[in-house]
Amino acid sequence: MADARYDPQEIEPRWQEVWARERTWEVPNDPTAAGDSSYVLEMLPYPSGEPHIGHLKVYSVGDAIAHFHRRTGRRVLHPMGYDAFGLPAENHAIKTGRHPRESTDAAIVEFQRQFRRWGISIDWSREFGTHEPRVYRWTQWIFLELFKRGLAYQKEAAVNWDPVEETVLANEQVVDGRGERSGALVELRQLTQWFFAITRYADRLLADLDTIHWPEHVKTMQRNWIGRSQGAEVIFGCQSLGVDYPVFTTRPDTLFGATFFVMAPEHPDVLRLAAGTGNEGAVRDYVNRALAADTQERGDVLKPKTGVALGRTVTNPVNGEELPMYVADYVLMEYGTGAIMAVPAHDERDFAFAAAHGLEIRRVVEDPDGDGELPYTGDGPLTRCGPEFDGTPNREALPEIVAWLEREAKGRASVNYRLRDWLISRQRYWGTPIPIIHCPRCGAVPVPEDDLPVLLPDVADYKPRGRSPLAAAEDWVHVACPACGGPADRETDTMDTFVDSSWYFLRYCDAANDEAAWDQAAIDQWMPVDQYIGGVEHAILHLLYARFITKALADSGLLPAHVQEPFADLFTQGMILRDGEKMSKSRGNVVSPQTIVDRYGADTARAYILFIGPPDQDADWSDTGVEGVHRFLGRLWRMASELAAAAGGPDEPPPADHGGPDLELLRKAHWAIAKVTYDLDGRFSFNTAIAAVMELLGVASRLRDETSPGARRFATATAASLIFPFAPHLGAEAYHLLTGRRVWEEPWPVADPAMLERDTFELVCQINGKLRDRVEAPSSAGPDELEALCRAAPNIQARLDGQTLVKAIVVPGKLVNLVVR
RNA sequence: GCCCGGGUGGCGGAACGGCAUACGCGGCCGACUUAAAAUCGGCUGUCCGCAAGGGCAUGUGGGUUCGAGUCCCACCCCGGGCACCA
Repeated sequence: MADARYDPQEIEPRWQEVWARERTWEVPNDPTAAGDSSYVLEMLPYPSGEPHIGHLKVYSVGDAIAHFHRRTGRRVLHPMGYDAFGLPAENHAIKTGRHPRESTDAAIVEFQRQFRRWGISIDWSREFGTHEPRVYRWTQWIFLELFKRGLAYQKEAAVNWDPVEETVLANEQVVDGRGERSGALVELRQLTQWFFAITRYADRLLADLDTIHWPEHVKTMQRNWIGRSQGAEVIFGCQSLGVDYPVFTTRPDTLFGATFFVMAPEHPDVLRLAAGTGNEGAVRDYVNRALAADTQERGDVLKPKTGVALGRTVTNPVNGEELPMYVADYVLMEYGTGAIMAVPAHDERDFAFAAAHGLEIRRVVEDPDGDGELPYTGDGPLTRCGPEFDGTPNREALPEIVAWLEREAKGRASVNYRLRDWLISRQRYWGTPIPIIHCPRCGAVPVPEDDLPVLLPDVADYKPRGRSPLAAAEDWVHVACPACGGPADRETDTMDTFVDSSWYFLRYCDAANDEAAWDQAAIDQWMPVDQYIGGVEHAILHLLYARFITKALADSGLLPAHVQEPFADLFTQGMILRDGEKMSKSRGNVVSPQTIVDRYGADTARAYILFIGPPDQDADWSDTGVEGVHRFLGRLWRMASELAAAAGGPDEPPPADHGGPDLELLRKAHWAIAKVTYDLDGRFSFNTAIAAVMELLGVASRLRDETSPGARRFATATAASLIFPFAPHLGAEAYHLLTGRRVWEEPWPVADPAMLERDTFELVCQINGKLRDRVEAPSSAGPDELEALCRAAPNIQARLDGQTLVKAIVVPGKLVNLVVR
């Protein structure tokens, strides 16, 4: 055995085979089962090519948690599936002509193979891909449920068109005016599209953030995205045309400071207002230029404030003043009413516009301790607002002004959101067909539930040409209207793939159900997800949509009432970098999990990725760092196999003589148990947990020749048991070698408090807060005794000569600090 | 501009207001070996000193405290998010 080597390529398949044969990680739905249940879920992978290092990280984190939950007595649901619809497979199909189903299914096979090879403890009985008809049937069913309640609706609107992907995109998928995937500048197009009415849930999506345990920065991003603003809608009448224009403002307290009025170039009334005023030509030119500019250029905050006068006025309802009207591109049609009252003294944008166009700037809020500089956006007493309000602090006056507007029917309290309804139609092939039939007589008619799924037809040409490729499948498109039986056409758009991933976690609870999307009892047993794990890049898109769909389904009575949120706890992992940069093929710095697993085994790959640093932070991959973890696992294996081969069977009792090195080693083992348990219990501190097991093994190795085999056996088996969540094959192997038992069937070890206490400790002796000496002190010693021990310490004594002791700070069990002068 | 993170050895990182630098990497020295690999052991913040020992170090500057990487104030740098949202 002396030359035996740690051979993960032999060990790992052996245990994987046991887990597969015995279906170890399958967990049936059993409402009568004793004990707590736990639903541990990592964000489902998009199957393309093969898994990358980020997948290895997310499943290493999730699996460690799943194992820890199991061994601390919980029944754990830990399933796997694939977000199988989407653009990359389809773009690949356009290039090669190969059906997206083929490349997707091939990728899924590769993902399955690698996940098994990594030894992730997955309940494979619940596996599915969102592209399977048995699954997307229910995606369509959910669409129809939303349609019934008016939450799925069609409307014509200015939408984001990605000219490269040739499809519309949701607001959330446009970043800095560019398509999230393609990077192409998006264009605004006026189109009729399907939307989900997520804005109706804006308030609850905001409020319920307080009920979930998510990282604060993710909650903040969602709050910002929803962008709730409280204020008032105020009506400004244009008397010359006899039209009222409401505006939204968060500062009705500044109404008396309004000196002009601005409309967005897209506002439908702009040309009508300018007509016949002499400004018509200038307005027309301005509007045309504004509409032609791309969204990025238009959105530049630093761009000078441009605009032209409309040649008309509106009346300020609070004081009857006539305010000149302008059109300017800093006002957005899509927020509020597309028109604003401008208060240049107290708004930076209005100030910039007024300065550029020579307009009046009228201060109405005083700056209590300022230098009188404008614009001033802070609070203070009102001025120039008439006797009723002058001198009143603006925040107090605000509700009074709103109340006055309501009494006069010139306005009302109002709330606005940044959030827009979720545009879910895509003019693309590889997605869930929208189950609607358009009938010239009956309008948009839902496909009857019994006719679901609406199967995705095969087409010859996947390329979108400004319309969905499905439109070419004419046999499929032309159907009889379910309502009147007359000739009708199917909806040819497919759904955004984020719809699929907004409910997949519900399906895992009852994945084999062919009668319904799920049985409520199954949902009741598992939901909400106790621990969700994934990348922070989904902080808005997926995580907001999933919350919305969950709430919408709960409101329809399709989920138990207590399921208001999908993910009770969220952990966002950082990225794995190489040389400080993202891994990418173009940079040529990609580390493939396959290569690492081939060379070192899955346990090394998994343990290293958790050891590299705090998992919520980005971490730089290091080739030599992997070697270090591999060496450590090899040491653990070697110690276990040497002890197993040596005299003394697995049932040898723990050493009776708890003294000397044996005691030291046993104490270290219990310390490690306490440390790893603390680190895993909701803290995700995997790096320090693994370091603790390394320390335990280091002590066992250092005391190799002085300790009894029983003590070493206990220490090594403990190390195996503690490392199991991070390196399951080796943990199982080493534990089995030493005890003949299966570590995953063992309860998580519990530290013996008596073993964590010591008779003596090292007393830190300080003078004026500086460490000067250390002495051994009895744990039972009182403050006086500790102070005396400290003063007697050699390095302390020498320094006390000629000094006056002012006072002594004694922290029992830790230190004594002598304050001297 | 606003809102979050984060700045600690040569590197990744550790540290309930109480021994800064755990653990790992790298480096140096040694053991084993004919040799190498593998493995094992020791040293490794920095400066002064033969040594004992001491000075200085957690982005910068202040403060609170017996004691600050940790708390407070101001600032600098890096990363991320939001950004003409009225």
